Amino acid sequence: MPTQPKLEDVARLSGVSTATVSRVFNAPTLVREETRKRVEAAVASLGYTPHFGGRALASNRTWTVGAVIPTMENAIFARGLQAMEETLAEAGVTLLVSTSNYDCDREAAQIAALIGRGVDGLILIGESREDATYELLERRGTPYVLVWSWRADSPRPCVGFDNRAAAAAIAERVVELGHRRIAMIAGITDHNDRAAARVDGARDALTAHGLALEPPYLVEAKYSVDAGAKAARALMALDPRPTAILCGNDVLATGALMGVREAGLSVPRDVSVTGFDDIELARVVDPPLTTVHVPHRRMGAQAAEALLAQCAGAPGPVNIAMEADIIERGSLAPPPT
Amino acid sequence: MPTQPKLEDVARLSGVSTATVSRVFNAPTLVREETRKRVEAAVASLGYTPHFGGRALASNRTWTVGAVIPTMENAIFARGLQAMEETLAEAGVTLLVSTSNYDCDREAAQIAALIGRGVDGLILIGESREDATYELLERRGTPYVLVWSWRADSPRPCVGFDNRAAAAAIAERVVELGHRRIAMIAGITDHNDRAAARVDGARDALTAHGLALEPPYLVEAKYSVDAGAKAARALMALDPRPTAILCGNDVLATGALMGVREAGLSVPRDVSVTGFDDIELARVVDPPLTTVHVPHRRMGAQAAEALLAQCAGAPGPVNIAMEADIIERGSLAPPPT
DNA sequence: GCATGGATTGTAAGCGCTTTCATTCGACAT
DNA sequence: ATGTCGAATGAAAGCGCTTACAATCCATGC
Repeated sequence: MPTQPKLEDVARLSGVSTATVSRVFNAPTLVREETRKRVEAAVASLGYTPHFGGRALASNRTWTVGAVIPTMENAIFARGLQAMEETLAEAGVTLLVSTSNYDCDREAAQIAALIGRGVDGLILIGESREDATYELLERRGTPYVLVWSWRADSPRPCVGFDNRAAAAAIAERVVELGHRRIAMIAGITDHNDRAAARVDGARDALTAHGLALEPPYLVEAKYSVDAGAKAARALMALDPRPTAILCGNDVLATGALMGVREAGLSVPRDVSVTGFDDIELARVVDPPLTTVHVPHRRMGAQAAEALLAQCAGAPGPVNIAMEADIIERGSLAPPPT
Repeated sequence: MPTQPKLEDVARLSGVSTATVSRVFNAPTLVREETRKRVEAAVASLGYTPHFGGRALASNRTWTVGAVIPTMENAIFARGLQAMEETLAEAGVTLLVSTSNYDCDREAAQIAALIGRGVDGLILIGESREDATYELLERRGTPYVLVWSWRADSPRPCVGFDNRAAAAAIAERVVELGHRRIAMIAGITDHNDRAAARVDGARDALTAHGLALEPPYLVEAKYSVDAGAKAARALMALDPRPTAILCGNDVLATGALMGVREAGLSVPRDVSVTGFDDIELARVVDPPLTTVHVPHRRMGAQAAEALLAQCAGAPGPVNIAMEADIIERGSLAPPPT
């Protein structure tokens, strides 16, 4: 097995020093064109690729950023991650992916592991996590960006949207159509600021109209179609029955659609259902979901760009808000008369 | 900013040499228990973590494996990737993710980049790619595993299932129900052995019954609901109209469902539709899809394990077949009489 | 003709960790 | 006591690359 060529081999073949070869890679403008050409030819003929470890050791950079997301099986994260990966790849940076499965301790462990691997920066989902974790980040001076959550006054770098306001907006729309008995199937809010903000937002809107949002009309369900269906069946058994169900995300809303149907009722004639996220599923189910469109891809790309800027030492805080608009489709209509 | 402690600091604090500290991490059995305890205490009190680059340089291992998939936005890859990540994480290995967007050249570039980063192993999707790429892999001695594709006589390590046989099985089932005019909306087969094998399998089954599968009854469509719908509309305009549409995957099948409906026809009364993959979507659309269940998670986990074994120097070829069974749901029925 | 200064290039000192080889330490047999 | 041998440890040589600093080259200006 022919051993890999090293920088030194390239240097010898092209008749320059290792320093020059290194510069061809890292600061080409410092090298005279003719010399550069010669080095590049040697690189090509040897099939040389820089050794990652040596590079990382000497430069103390890894050209790697880490992302810790709850799970890739959730389409919104998959999509965002995809956009991040593309953006980072353009800058020659690769993505190290870890998943926490919505478990705080596991997230903390993953973050520590990624830092240990010397990632140049970190992308994290949402802002609710232990202070100790943030301290670790600060102590090591590792740049990071929080995605999906956003608050105007967030003390941390974030790229996201106002979950609370968006949830309030869609709830407002439901009230506007004349609904008065409104239920909500929320995602699990524990340790999940996005899910919690969506509940708060919905409650904001209802309260403003003198309506309440409390159990049993407010239930939490795990992120799955079946959990959504089960929750909807329970809501349909309530007396009085709600005429609209706000859902914390499109997956739950899809389940709600099925649950309502199983209860022998029709959407939107008897009961309206709304989603959140606008994943592909929302367009495809019957009736298609009225939901909140979240620009997952753009958000991921922006977050990656912001992180890259931070790594490059860009000054100033990052606080980028994306908008999230309501998409009206067939699952929302006025209540039955 | 306090600089990170290094091996030497730990050594000094615990009164041993750097070699011993290193051994505590890499070969603890060589160190006397008492010494080990002392070193571990020093590590803890200093909050030491090994420097990744130094380690990679000296040991020539990175504890990292790479995966190049077409896109994370395809649920089947997201799911498989998730399983891989979990399996690798258990072994202390992290996953470097790249996407090719179904582009061969880009895939080759990503593979080269990952190898350059010194990944210990590589997970690749399918088997159709340039010989040069395989040569690169062999030359560098980088272990790899191909996933999603499988052939009994594959000369390369693979973990997958027999796409051709599975496609033949579901087509056979369609014929068995009495269909004679059978169309197929396939995925793009160029550079995609899975999509091509599914077409071949379907044709195998039809041919065995004296039926043909050719344009315009055989069309290819990009991986999207809309493309599936468009293809289905075109199929519905054909004379004679097919009574069944085999689809290369569930996303296309979902589109087909919409396309058929838009043509004013009903599934499965007028036209039957079958999918492939059994992603969540398949259960959720109306009618739910009869499809081929592929164990994406198990497959991903198996692939990761196989790769880990290869990296650890396990001998012998890898050739693991998963089964893929037909799941009967409402979208397939006998043809109209 | 010679000092000046920017543009290029070379020299060599690490970056933090692993690992080979040699050394030291003990326990045990002689 | 002395010699032997395995276990435990230390010394030091890199691993491949970056980069501060020094050296060299060459066009300019006086």
